[in-house]
Amino acid sequence: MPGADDTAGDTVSTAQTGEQTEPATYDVHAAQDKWRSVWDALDPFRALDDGSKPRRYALTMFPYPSGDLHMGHGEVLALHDVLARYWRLRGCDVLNPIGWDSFGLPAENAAIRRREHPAVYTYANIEVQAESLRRYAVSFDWSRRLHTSDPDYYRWTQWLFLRFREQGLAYRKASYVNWCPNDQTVLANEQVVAGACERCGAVVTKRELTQWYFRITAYAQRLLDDMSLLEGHWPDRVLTMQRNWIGRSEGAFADFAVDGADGRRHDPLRVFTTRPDTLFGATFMVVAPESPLAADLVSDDQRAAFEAYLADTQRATEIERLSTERPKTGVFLGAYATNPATGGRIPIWAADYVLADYGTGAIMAVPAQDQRDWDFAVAHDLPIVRTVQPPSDFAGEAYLGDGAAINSANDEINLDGLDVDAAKARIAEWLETSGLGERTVNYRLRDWLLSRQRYWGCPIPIVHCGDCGEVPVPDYQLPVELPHLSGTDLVPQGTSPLAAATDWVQTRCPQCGGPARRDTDTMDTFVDSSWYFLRYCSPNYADGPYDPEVANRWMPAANYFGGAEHAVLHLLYFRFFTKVLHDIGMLDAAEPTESLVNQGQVINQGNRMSKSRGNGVDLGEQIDNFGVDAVRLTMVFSGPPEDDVDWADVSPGGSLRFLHRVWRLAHDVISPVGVDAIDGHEPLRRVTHRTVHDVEQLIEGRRFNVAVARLMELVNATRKAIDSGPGGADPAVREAVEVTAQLLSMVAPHTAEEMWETLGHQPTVACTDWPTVDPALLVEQSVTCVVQVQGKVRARLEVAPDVGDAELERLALADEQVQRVVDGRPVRRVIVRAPSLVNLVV
RNA sequence: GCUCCUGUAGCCCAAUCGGCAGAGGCAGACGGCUUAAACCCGUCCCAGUGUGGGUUCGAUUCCCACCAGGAGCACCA
Repeated sequence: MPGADDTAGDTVSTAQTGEQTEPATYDVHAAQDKWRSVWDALDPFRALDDGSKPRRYALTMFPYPSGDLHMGHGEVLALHDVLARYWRLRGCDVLNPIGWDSFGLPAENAAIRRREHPAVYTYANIEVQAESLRRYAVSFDWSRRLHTSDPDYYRWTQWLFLRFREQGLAYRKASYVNWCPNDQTVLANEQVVAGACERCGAVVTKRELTQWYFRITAYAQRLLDDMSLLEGHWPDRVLTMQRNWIGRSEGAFADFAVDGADGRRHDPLRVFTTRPDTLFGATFMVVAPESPLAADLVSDDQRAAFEAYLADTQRATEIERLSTERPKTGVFLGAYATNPATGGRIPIWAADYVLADYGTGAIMAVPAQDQRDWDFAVAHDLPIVRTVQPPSDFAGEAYLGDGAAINSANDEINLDGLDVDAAKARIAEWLETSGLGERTVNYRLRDWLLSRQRYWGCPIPIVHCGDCGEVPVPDYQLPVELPHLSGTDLVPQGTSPLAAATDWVQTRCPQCGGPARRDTDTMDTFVDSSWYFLRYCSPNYADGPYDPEVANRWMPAANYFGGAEHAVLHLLYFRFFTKVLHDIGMLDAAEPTESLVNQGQVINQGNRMSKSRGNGVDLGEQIDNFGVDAVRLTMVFSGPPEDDVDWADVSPGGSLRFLHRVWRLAHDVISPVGVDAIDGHEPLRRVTHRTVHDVEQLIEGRRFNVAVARLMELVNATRKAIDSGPGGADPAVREAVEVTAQLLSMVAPHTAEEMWETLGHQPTVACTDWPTVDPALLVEQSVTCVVQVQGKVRARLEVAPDVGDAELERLALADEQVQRVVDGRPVRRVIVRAPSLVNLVV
């Protein structure tokens, strides 16, 4: 492990100073054990929810139970706990819950390997992580602990699914879906990254399956609009990613009459376009090969060619299909449409550069104004007609810019000469009045595919009956519990392992009582994590997923800590759930969290930690070596929360030395408890009060690293006061050290408790009140004014903070050094920024 | 290819509104403490802010271009 060798000298000393009268060293590990049991006994972190204090909900993304906690957990938990503890010191009733996202594939795969039930691995890991979390001293309210794989929890996931279904927000449809051949299950669009499975990296293929979806598209506009509530409180990066993902685009539908060459009648072919102004330039049409439109339109003599092309398309991987370098392939369908603007007869092709599930699955191809269509036209020798005049020096192919419309007139409408925006408006109006189309808004966002063909997830509470069809399991029968399957029962077969549990699958139809089959898919685990923050509010509530009255007292969460990798996954889904629950009257909040912080990653030597690089750092080992407080301090102090921490660049050994230094301050205080600081050494008091004031501002701004630096300054000033100032008996020293213990408790809780006790107080420092700042001590008595000549500093003046501009100018001009530099030249201009600066221009 | 973010001391990072470039830490040097070493204490060293322009009395901060690193998007009609 890099870093351990050169810092071995800093490792924690064990208690070996028995014969000494005074403890010379601070035994970090003994302090950890001691305070853990005190906190367990006092239970100071339980949310009261009694209205005695203002409520604050501190939320952090709950862990998935894979092995023990790692360095990444160490970072996010340290940061998150600073806020939770800060709010507690500020007098808030803090809800700081913990739970586990405990359904999911890794446990299932482990169960297959180990020939056991996934619950064994899952709950064993949870215990390991719970123990580590307690050791790490995160100020969680353990009484609210939950696991999404508990029947008591997933009962309500099922209940919510049924409410969504009642609202028309959960439905089943057949479609071409993303299939991960490795995990043997379908995936939502959000879980496919660059054509590969977001979880395992396998190249995703397409399958036609009937699956359950959540109608998140119905909330596309709301998800966009409500970003105004998050602006400035959520990272721009996340909002940008969500905006891109939702992909709103404004345009129009246009209907093209289809000319049934083979004598069949066809409905008009409807297309979505963002450039209705280019309608006159539409020289052919393209439909997605997988779209039912293609199979419907194809003529008998082209059918064989089309089917061969469709088969080719489906062989191609997502990655190949997404490549823009790929030549534009396609096949003529033997059908023609009529361009509604020109009346021209244009051919209809099928080509895989058109997507079946975006827009209508068909486009009007305008090669002159769209490069993709241009490429296709060139490849297949189709006509190109410019309808926007490119600039005279335009050297490209398709012209996408603004310009005057040309070749765009018929008996009813004339766009020629209009710029793009004006032409769009004019033609949209014409389409609408002539019944050929309408203005519309289209989104890139697709519905959320939630079925999964795996075992260790929440069963979908639906029964399929031969007579009644899809029947919801009645609420009183929930939960639909998982059948007990383990080991080889779980080997993926392409269908859910639940299908093989015949006793479980066979059931009675809740409606007609006849024989029926249970739905054998489980839900995407992102469903489980879309509402866990609400269950925390009333974890034992038995009449619903949560008590709305209680949830409304806490929600929205004041802050959410978690990784940016969930920008268009969890963070989109849980906004969606929140909005649906809001709409059905179960929640007042429109957004789940007021603010969001994406912590950086913990890396090592410039790289992500990985087994293959051999640069892994183990959180447990770091804690063994340096102690919990030093590791937490290192995480918090390393830099801004959103920046990566390179473990090779930081110094847990240095953090531990700092903690020793702070700890000794408490032993050097020799004034009695309760002594009035008012008569104490004023310069130190000024530092103390300034520090409290600044730390408050800094924590509010999530600038934890700078807050720690301020605290270090206070510690340095206090040391100096003890050793070479007024000495340890001065009341100001006690004040400074008490404040230090309080502020330190946010980051290094054990050390802070040790100090608090040494200072003669009862535990726990975590529950004390934020120190009151005396504003008089913040006012500077004098400030240094810089006098510049030509922008260069030439003199410094000690002046009163409230000095006037005129007075300051007079003082500056009178300064001997300034006069020497000015050297009799006329002063052309004087800029005065009282009280800190005067600049003379000569 | 397009968009956004970030470049400050050997290293990690600070620097309200444009106003003295350094708060804090790491590493390093020297001194004190020590039988000695470590711990500890003290003192010191170290950059003109990626590069080039512009605006300004004054630029790390604002604007433009470029370089480097990171992130996001990339057949969505």
